[in-house]
Amino acid sequence: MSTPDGGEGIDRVSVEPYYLQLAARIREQISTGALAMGDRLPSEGELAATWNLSRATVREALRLLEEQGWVTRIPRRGAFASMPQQRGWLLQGREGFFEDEVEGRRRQVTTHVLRAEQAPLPESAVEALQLPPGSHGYVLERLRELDGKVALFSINYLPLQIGTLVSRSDVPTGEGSLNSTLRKAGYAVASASRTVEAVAADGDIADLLQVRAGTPLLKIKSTTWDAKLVAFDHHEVWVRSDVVHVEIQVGAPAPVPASSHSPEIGRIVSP
Amino acid sequence: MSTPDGGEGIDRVSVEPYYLQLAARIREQISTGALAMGDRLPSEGELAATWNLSRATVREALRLLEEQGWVTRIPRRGAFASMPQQRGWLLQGREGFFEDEVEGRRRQVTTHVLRAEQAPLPESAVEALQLPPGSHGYVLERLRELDGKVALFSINYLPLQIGTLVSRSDVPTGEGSLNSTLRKAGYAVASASRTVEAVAADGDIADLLQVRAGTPLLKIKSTTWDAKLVAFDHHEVWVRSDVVHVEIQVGAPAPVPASSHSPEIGRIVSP
DNA sequence: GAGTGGTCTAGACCACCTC
DNA sequence: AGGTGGTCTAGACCACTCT
Repeated sequence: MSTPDGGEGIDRVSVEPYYLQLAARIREQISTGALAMGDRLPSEGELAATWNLSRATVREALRLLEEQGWVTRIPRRGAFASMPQQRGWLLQGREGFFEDEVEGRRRQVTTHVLRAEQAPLPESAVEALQLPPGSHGYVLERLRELDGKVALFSINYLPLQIGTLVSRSDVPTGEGSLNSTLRKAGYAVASASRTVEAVAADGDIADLLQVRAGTPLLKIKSTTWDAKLVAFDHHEVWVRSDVVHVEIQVGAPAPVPASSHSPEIGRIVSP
Repeated sequence: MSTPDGGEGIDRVSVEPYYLQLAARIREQISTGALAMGDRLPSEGELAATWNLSRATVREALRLLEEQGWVTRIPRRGAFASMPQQRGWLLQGREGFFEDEVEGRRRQVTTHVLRAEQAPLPESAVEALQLPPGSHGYVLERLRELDGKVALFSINYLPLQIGTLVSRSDVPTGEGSLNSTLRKAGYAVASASRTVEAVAADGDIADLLQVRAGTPLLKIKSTTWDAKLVAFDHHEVWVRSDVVHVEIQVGAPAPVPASSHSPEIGRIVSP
């Protein structure tokens, strides 16, 4: 049958839900430019007719695309193609951000591992990881530099069995990425919750980050869950926001007018 | 008819959509403790039967509650009452501070409008909004309280034409939500970019926020684009993170199964 | 095996926006 | 005035989870 992209229609025997198939088609049209940025998509009714789906299914697809930032929906006006997804994307970042930092831009991340051992977990970590009180776990303390400047100090608390995995990797040497190590072991970030506070650097942290005590720092606490909703990482990070720019994206990656100023915008911070 | 909360059923003549009514009922049951944290809600089918609604409508309500953090939905297992009180301002949400805190949770946001007028824009705003140098715009300065505690100070810079719209709304009185006013006017948030820093409160801001000079504050800068990638808002916010919990969610809303003794869900871990 | 949510259909009515 | 999305109904089938 004839379809807007000249391809086949919805694959009726595939296990892939129709709404996902439709979303993929639309995504494709946006990323290839067939639908230019800002273009209005066909109405829900038209889409339903074109692809031979019910409107509810079309709406499910649009809802997904909106959530992923491919499309903006305005009540009673329609859905509009948004920014084509760029390479960096997912600033909500399921990926390790320092990996991104290193691979994407030419920036150098140096890691000093200050501690990497099995130990009793603090109460906050036990609670976040939903372990029995008094549980032991694996504790990883790292000081990290960005382009030679001290950038942040982090403490990860991991469940024992995961810690064991990590201890046998190249993470403790400071060379490996915790995030990618975990991912390879099957612990993909399904969801995470992070809180951000502004705190004054206390003595120890101030020393580590080479700032005067009392200097404002960003403190980020994060808990990460896998697809089964099992928490597998809890960490706290103290960030010098004068060194690392922390950014949050809503919707599709924002347009960056290639204008002159502030060259570096680091993304965010992660394990 | 008899309902779980002993009240009336869905008001069939109200303009309020059924799914919003249902969501309000469930929210109420959670906040009053009728549904304790971690309790499983009735199944979609049961809810539909109980309230005499179709399942699609029930799902719409559950979707909303999940989005607002009142409920965690787990595929094929059900919806569970969550603990929204502990959640904070979702920095990557499309909702504004006011909507986010007020709708849903029972929190009181008070707004003092300190300034609302047409004025020349600072260079940073002109650049962010991509206006000609020296442009005028609409400047909105607000001090906001959360449950009676001074929470944040914000300055919005809006293009003139949008400012005119806003000036005629109830935003300058401190009663309206800027975010929803803009949305109703067709300026939906397609994408936004926000940076977060930790800064020391300087004299003026410290006074406004009732903290000592030098106190660490979160400073958030944000630019918002519509579907056509035209920037329509630029603002800066100084936040007392001891008053407002600032949170970032990655992926689906995070789970919050109750206490540690919960019937361990799939604590199985992949190899 | 029973229960649950995921997915899907084929309608419908209405308020609101655009033309 | 006509088009659009918001809302709603009353079904259906299926894969997965729980017990």
